[in-house]
Amino acid sequence: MTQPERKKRITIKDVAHAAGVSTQTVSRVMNKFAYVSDETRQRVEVVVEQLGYRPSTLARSLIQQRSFTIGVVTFGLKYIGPSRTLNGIADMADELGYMLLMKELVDLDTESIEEVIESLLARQVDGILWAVPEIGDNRNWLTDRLASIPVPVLFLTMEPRANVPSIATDNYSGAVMATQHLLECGYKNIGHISGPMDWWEAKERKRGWSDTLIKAGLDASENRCAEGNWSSASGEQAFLQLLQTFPTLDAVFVANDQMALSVLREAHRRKIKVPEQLAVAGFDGIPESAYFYPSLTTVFQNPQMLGEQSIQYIVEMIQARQENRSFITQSRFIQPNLTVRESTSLV
Amino acid sequence: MTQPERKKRITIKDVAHAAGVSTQTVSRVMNKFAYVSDETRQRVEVVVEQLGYRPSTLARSLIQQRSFTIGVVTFGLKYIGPSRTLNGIADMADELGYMLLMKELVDLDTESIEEVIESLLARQVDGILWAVPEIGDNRNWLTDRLASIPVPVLFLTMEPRANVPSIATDNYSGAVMATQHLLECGYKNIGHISGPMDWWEAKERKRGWSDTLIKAGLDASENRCAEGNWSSASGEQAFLQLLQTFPTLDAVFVANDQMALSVLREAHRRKIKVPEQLAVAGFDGIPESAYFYPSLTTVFQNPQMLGEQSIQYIVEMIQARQENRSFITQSRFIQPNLTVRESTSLV
DNA sequence: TTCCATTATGTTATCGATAACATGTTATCG
DNA sequence: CGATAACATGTTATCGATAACATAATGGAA
Repeated sequence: MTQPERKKRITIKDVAHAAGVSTQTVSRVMNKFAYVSDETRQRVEVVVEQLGYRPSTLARSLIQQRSFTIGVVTFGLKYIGPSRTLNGIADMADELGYMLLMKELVDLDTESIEEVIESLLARQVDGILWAVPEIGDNRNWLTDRLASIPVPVLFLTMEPRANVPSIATDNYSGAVMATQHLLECGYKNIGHISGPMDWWEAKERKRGWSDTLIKAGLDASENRCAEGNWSSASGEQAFLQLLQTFPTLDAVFVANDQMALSVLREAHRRKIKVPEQLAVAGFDGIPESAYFYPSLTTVFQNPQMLGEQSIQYIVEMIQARQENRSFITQSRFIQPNLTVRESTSLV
Repeated sequence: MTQPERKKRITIKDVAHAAGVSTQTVSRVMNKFAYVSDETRQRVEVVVEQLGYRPSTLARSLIQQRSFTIGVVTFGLKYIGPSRTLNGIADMADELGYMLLMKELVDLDTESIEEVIESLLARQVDGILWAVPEIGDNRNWLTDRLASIPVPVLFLTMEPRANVPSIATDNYSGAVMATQHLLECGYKNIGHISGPMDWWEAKERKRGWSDTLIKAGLDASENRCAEGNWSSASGEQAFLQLLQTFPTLDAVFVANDQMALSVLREAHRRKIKVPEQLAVAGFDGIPESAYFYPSLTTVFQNPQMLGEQSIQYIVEMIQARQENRSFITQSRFIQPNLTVRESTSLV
């Protein structure tokens, strides 16, 4: 049983009193300000140590109008990609001396978005990382609202827009790599299983596939593509559909590894040999993909790095604003790379 | 290019001035205090709306000594389990009106732990959720330090200790279920691939396996177990080792699904039929496990729910302390359940 | 009619720190 | 040796809100 005993917080006044100096002097010692005599400094430091004094970041944030806190708005944390990005975000934030105030979006409607933004601003965050995938028109609010947010906002995984800072994996170029690779392996009838088509990332991956085929003089018509929703279950459905609409299929570029997993399984069941009769390439490069049977060729993206770079980027923005410098708004891209494994090449 | 234009924050003073009342009255309106005349209330509300005033949670936290913020300390976010737990944490926190201040532990040494705790306390969190798996002696600090932390601390995934609130999945009983199931299917030579043995969860799962076998009068000696580190790669290694030390193996309980994945693959390669010649059961119940080939029997734990309940628990603790009630410290457990699929039963 | 509870609002203190300014003491230099 | 810069420290104002207390008007109950 825990007794509800309460110790009062040790404040700067307690220290000042115990050391026989003013609070300002204690503050100077804590912030390593130069003009403090060695003698005083030591005396104060001893008291700080004895009392176990730790300054209240909260109070400091209030007076300095700066919290060294970044608001992170996430969506779909239950998926592994976003959560690994968050990992990168957390690590880099730590390294640069920032804390993270987290909000997971439950709905994507404008009201909840407004509420989330307000609650972050009310807590004086120095910047906001919008780590929510772009789906449908869920970026419309941005046009009206962005200018009136008094701190920098950085968008992850968004279609580049003028005057809006963003950072994303280059999904298009990843898809091109994968499709190109299938072509180089000699496959000609290359289908695609896409993600949900209202997701920007899904569109980009599909565009990479179709552009590459068209450029090679091949067909990329709609019957050669089926839509999933990222889940393995939907991947299975989409694959079955594709086998119907595109029977001569000899290779398939699947928009994520989870869906590719069920393509591999269904191929097994139907005794379709991978890669001899059907090559399969995925996207994401989840660690398990190396242990699929057969191991999966996939476009490896580095969500961890995406997270790290996004913190670096927003901290640059915060510092620029702090120092009243102007700042060039960019859309940054991170290049993925292709990992070739058994599912597309005969070892 | 973004112009470094800065709008001044609208404060309670601005509202008070514009509405011709005192700040106290504005505060009363914002907090729905009763003794305000309808006329005044409306006047203030109009001004609030016009100016777009939002109270500073920061300032409020300072005076009220209460931030409605919970510190969450995580470790291993890059793994899917912890990140889904975080998802549950985030959702429930939102529902109960709390924000999350996040810190990912990089090292597990005492210094970094101390630093993390201090930085959370300096930001006036109302409670701390220690979502770090128990590994080796990384809970030793707790004995000395816990009592001196002025806010409630709840530990996730920890061996129950007297007077320390904790919440965890019941790994032991999950392991018992899986092993029991294998026994019921008629397998007699049941091996185990464990997680890293300094993890509490790994120990519990192994204990569930060995206890069940011993109770059934079967052998659970060391040569029937191999140790992995949760990764698919290590699972493969462990499986190869097990095939050597325990050649008569006809079933294996694997401590997580990722490792089970590579067991399935290696079995394919060696033309060992699953489940006819070798039954495989996993642990975790990741969504993909339903799409392994064959689909994997696994112990389903609900990390999302773990997260939700942990927030509920700590909020109870916070409220108890707030109201100066005493509170019964418990170790809570969440029961997992077995999902039977193809890898252990002939459909 | 007087008194006190209820309602309505304002004033001052406070949370824990730093900013801005003020003042006194030492060095330093021409 | 006096002016001036550098050092050392203290005092007061401030960040944006609420707590605690004070004051005044209203409206029944005694």
